[in-house]
Amino acid sequence: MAKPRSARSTAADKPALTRERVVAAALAEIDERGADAFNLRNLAERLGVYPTAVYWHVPNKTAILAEVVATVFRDVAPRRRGGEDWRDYLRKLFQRYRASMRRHPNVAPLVGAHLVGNLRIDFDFVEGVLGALSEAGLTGTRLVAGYNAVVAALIGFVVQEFSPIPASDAQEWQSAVQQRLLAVDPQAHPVLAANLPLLANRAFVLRWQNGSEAPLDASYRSFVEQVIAGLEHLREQT
Amino acid sequence: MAKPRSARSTAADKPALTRERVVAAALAEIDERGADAFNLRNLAERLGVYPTAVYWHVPNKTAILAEVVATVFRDVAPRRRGGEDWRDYLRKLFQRYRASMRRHPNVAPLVGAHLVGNLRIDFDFVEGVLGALSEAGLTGTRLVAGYNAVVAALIGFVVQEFSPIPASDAQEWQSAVQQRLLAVDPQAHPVLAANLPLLANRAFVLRWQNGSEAPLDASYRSFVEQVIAGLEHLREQT
DNA sequence: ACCTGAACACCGTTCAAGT
DNA sequence: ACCTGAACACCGTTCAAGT
Repeated sequence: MAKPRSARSTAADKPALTRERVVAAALAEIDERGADAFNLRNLAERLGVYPTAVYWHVPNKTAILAEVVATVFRDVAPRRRGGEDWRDYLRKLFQRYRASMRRHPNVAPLVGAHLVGNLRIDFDFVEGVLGALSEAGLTGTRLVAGYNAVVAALIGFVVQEFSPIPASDAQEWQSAVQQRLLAVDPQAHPVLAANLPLLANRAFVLRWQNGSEAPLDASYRSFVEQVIAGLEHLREQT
Repeated sequence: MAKPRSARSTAADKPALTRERVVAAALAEIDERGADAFNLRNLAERLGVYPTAVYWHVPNKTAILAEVVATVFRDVAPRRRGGEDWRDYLRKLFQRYRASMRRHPNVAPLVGAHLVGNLRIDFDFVEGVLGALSEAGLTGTRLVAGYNAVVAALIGFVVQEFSPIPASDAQEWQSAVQQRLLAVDPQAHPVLAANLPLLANRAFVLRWQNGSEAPLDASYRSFVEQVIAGLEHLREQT
């Protein structure tokens, strides 16, 4: 019987350890335990292997995390379809980005924390955004400004929305936030006080659950339209 | 001679350890070494004290980091001045937020990473934003949507801009990014290729320095105006 | 009340040894 | 080439002891 070249594994064995399996297992660990609790010993246990075996396939922990983020956002950028309106393209991109994050909310803090690993020089992503903005008529420094605004907006909202609550004293913290909200002084903070029921758990800083439990769907839809309106403004500038 | 109540310290002593001194020293450590490298032993050394002494004043490391972030953004929210246009208020807020982050760029990953600690239920901040949007004519769900958009935009851009490059292989990574940019295929990524000089090191994902070394001033100014235009759009909706 | 000092559990990583 | 196994340095935190 011919064996696959690089596999010593028999049918009964687990598949050989590969970089891809390491990253997949790391993502599973993070999904289950959160990014803070992620460590190499648990990862190795999941893979049925000694902790140090991982180092044959990957240089260090940071590299694993970078790969995990890259995996989650692989193929977020839709193909540019000929004749598609740039607004529709951006709407699609924003929805897909959020959908990806939603599937793996525990990855959010990793995205927020570092410059790299965010969208690791994914030229297809970059070209997708630039192509849309270019079709919108932006050139030169306005193209750059539009691009930076789109990336900041794309990442900023969703990272905030899905970043996890502090796992330790979750219970305690939830009621602490609620307590504070009920104690708002209408004299000092009138608009807040007047809109409390609308804002409670539906607005940044004023919520006690993250996007997995209390998604900000309506706000996000509005946000995307605001971003587009902002770009329209940019392109109508003299 | 009457001594201050809680101080056993004589003139020659260091001032007694307090929660405030712990937090101030922690911020100094983070400014110098970065958030990743921050640890309690270095912190204690800076304070001239045993590592475990810190635990008398603060429950754990996470609490210290939360206080550090709160300190950096203390008083970001300007006072609402009577008769001030809501647009000017928001412009001021955005500028002040970025200025605060710029003074302590190493704090950026801490802000990005967690839901809490961001703006720890600072009602003055919340009321400032809500007041401005309310003056812009937003009410109900549109007020909520506008508020969430402002917070996401405010934090999103600046965290991205100032989040640090991976400290380990900085040198190597810089030239790796530059290499990749020079190898852009104009066939596959035409808009990127055509605008490379404008984008290189001046746009997210396409830069090799962070905001401390290569600030995105022009893009940020444009971004703020785009956010305001987005809010105008929101308020003119039916 | 506040700090010292020892100690513990945990974790990322290195390296020699096996097959 | 790929994994085992021992080992090390580092770090957050607990707790008993001092003053």
